[in-house]
Amino acid sequence: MDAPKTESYRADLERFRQAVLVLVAQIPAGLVATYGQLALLAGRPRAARLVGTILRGLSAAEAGRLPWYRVINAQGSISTYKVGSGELQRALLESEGVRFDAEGRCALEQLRWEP
DNA sequence: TTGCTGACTTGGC
DNA sequence: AGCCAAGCCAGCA
Repeated sequence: MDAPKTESYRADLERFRQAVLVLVAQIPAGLVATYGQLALLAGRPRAARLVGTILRGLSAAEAGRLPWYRVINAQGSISTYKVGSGELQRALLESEGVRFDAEGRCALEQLRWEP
């Protein structure tokens, strides 16, 4: 077949990115969502990693106006320690009332945002 | 182009 | 609980 990186391919990817950002913007303070959940809501059930990639690439302006820190992994813990913002993310969530146990996990069952 | 990496998830030991 | 392997889909060297 033809090369994969076509115009429609990139346009599709951009739409997905925008959809994810819109969803993140809708997460209420004090609640959280998982990467896989956002991927599903944005129309790509298997694109959890892509959601992480998108959030990692947020511009400073976007990071400043979006509650990116309300997005965590399916285990209820923070996945950003590898990139250095883990402490910040946890502090921001705790300031909204999200509590973490000794293993660094929160009560995902109770705190999960459901649109 | 190929191959490896990753802000993921799930399932098996 | 913790670790490992697979599946996954883009980005990047």
